[in-house]
Amino acid sequence: MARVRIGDVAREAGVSLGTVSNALNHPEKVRPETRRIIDEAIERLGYLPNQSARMLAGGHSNVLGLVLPRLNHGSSLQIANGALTEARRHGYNLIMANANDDKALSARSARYLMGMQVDGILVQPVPSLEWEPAATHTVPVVYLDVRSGSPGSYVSADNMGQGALIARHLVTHGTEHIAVIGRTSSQHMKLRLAGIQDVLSAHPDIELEVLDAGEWNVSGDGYSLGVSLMQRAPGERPDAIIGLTDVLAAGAIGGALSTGARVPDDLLVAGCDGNPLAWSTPVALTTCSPAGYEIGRKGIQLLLERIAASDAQPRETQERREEVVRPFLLPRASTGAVPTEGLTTVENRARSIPEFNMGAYL
Amino acid sequence: MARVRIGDVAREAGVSLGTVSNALNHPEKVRPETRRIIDEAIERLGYLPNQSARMLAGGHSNVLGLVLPRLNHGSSLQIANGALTEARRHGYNLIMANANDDKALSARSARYLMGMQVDGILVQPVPSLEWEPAATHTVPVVYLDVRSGSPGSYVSADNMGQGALIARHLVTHGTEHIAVIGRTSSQHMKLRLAGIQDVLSAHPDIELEVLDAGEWNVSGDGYSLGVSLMQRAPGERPDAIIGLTDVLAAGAIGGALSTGARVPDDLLVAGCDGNPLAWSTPVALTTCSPAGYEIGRKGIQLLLERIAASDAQPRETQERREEVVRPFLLPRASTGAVPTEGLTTVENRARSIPEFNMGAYL
DNA sequence: CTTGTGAATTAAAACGCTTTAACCATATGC
DNA sequence: GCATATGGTTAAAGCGTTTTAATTCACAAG
Repeated sequence: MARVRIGDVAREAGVSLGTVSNALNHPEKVRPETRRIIDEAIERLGYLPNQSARMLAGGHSNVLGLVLPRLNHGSSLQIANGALTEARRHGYNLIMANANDDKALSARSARYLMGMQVDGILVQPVPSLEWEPAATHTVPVVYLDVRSGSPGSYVSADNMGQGALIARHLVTHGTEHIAVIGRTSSQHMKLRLAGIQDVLSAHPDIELEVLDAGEWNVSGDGYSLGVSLMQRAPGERPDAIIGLTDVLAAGAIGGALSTGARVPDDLLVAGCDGNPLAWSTPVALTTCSPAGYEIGRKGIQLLLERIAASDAQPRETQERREEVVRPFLLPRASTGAVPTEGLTTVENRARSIPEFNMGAYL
Repeated sequence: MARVRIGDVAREAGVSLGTVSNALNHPEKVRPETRRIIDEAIERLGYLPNQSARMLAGGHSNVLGLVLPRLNHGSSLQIANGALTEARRHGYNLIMANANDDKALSARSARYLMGMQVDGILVQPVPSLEWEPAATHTVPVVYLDVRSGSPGSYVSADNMGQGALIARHLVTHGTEHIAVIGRTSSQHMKLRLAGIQDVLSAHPDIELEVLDAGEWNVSGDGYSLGVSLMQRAPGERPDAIIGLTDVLAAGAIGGALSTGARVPDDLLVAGCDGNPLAWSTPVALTTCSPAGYEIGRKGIQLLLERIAASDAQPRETQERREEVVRPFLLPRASTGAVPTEGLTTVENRARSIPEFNMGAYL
């Protein structure tokens, strides 16, 4: 089946090849009448433009690349969704590459995308301590969800801010003893904890203890910790638990409930970074706005700005930009926020988060 | 910054352009000595091949496309990982497009990828009743995770088999009253249920009831159902719950425990399609092997076969192939399977599922 | 000293499109 | 009416590769 080329369309429509190309790329340059004839010819022949040829000839692709470290890393999913939505809004296609937690593969993917003539690249780096030597980029690159120190422009969540937000929220609820649970070896978590500590340093009367939750951050660990914390002697028992991760917090709620403790009456529980996976807790979980979606959105915006700017001036002279996504609190039942009556819990939760659809799980 | 072209490399290495191309694509055709010189020149100049030009000239790309309906649809994540891994194993790159549950976008993405000269496409269709009119494909296409009736070759899970497997497992444990919970409006779920009913039709003495879990399949719904089922009068109470989804089953465990029921002593609980997200239940959940990863793997294999075959004979004459991924049981504590002693629960679970790493959640 | 052979290299022809500049009507201004 | 715009259209020149056919070269055989 010989593939239909632009020349075939031109012949079918009785115009020249260039006119067809114009109809496709600069519709305003061709008379509506002619355009109609061409459209019909395209339809009749089932013409499919060869993107490779377009990119080669045009020097640009209208495609943006997104390199993720792994599909199931915390925010990657939400980043992907935010980026996709925003890219489409601007008429760009988005193609994704998954580095499978392999640093070399991540770099190779980015290089490959550049070779593919994408107009710009978003990279969520593989978690690691050192940055790879800043490769020479032939297209604008923006890094996502990184701690500061990236070699280029980046968009990042305000992890410290998240911690502080939650801590302040609990403080206003009169807590006297907070237990923080989470894998504190991770950078993100360290920052969240720092935010908490920062706020509590102004409240020396409030007791703060930190429990490491093991390597996996699965809710089973949260569950165990919830149980053991609630089984302590009354005086030793915390009256609030912060999960550095929503999944841990969700587990902790389950664990606490199983000991007969009541949430939020006996125990306040809050999470971080509003993971839609954790919505389905017995008691709706107070948390912070999930940053992923917004990081993806802002990443695309920043990238597009840089692409536009590159056309004007050489990329080298552009300043490095840093964007931080500000968190906001999502107070829910687990810290005694008043549930909206007349709504199911799911509906209730849905109202709190714009990108609710992120959470529907099969 | 003018981009380095293959001609620049040739000049730097003191050979002709064609030789550089050969060194890149048919290394065996160029003397090792020359190859070394060329490699050095490439290194020195930081040459990055223009993939668009390669695809255009070569007519193929060494890239496979994957179109997903949505990143967070049940098995999509695992499909993506399975496909990626298998594609890399065969030296292919994989680029993904996300259709965001939009049928038109899904079709457009597939067309776009074809225009991009990918060598083949894997499509997990947007859930919907009718198939889009079979578009003319310029490259081999394989559909994934579909109910039968697809217009082309496909790889699918054996949802009925999963249901049957779980049902048989419970039957051998002497259950007398099974409650099935899940959103039975979904095709996948219908099939799983059918498998269960099929097995139980041979056991008229076992009571079977089906409870619809609402639209969202979140574990909160499982929790509520778990509570209400266990709060029934002793005679009315089921002694086993099957969640058509692992997440529901996980919720049900929590709900049941909260009423004081013991799992698995008073109640057996099992899920379906081993969702790693549900690993973190208080009691390890019995379930079936997750099909997603395997579907992705087999999909790539089938696709590669078809690509190889297309080179030999025209695609039209090829037969339509159907592959089904067979499920196997993952018996764990929630149905009284003996836990492996000396291992943490996480380790224990890890051993049961090859693609364990799928489940590590930040 | 031819001639033949095979390996290594090169020159040149696609690949399918975008874009530039030239072209041609037809409408506009004086 | 003649020059001047103006909107549409076209011919032709790339874009950076791969690939095919031609060329060169070294060496062995006759």
